[in-house]
Amino acid sequence: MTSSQLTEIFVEAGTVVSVEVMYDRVTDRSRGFAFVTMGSVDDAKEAIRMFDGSQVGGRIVRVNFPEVPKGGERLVMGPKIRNNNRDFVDSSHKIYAGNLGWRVSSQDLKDVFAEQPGLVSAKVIYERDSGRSRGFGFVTFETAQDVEAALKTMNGVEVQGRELRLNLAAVKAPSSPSVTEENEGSSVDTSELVSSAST
DNA sequence: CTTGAGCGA
Repeated sequence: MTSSQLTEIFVEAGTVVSVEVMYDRVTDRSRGFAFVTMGSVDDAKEAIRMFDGSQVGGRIVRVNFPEVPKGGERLVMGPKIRNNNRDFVDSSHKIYAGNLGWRVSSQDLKDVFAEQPGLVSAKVIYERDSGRSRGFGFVTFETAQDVEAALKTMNGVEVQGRELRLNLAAVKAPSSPSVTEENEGSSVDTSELVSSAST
């Protein structure tokens, strides 16, 4: 898989600034992944939506925002994590939603319950360090009746190919006085993402 | 560590 081949593919998602296929220093063989810099964060997101999990050259490829080494340059990771619990309102009327696809975001989860009366907010739980989804989340409602109703009508509903496993969530007391850090403002106009393919 | 029951700083 050459960089020009990758470029041809990724332009479908938007502006491609650069493509760097990573090669082994000594063997000169492809390491099976590349860095694609898109013209905007939205283009990068679109590329991820379009190509992550898709077949490229007969192989399933992974496309995502790059894992950032130590503590530096984590601005490009912004869109991947965080901003999930930004508008999450906790409540004692909660549903535990399990069996979520790895790519289901908090927003996706919220969208699924959008038609349910009394919906407050939804939140997918992510690994603290890796930023990967843990495959479950919580959906809060205004009243216990809303919870019951949503649980009945939405349980087992397919979301991105997997059946929702709904349950009443364990009561996690709204202990933390709301001082959620506002770590926003990382405005980059270019965003990188990784593509794993093979030769 | 690319996974599949589970209950989140």
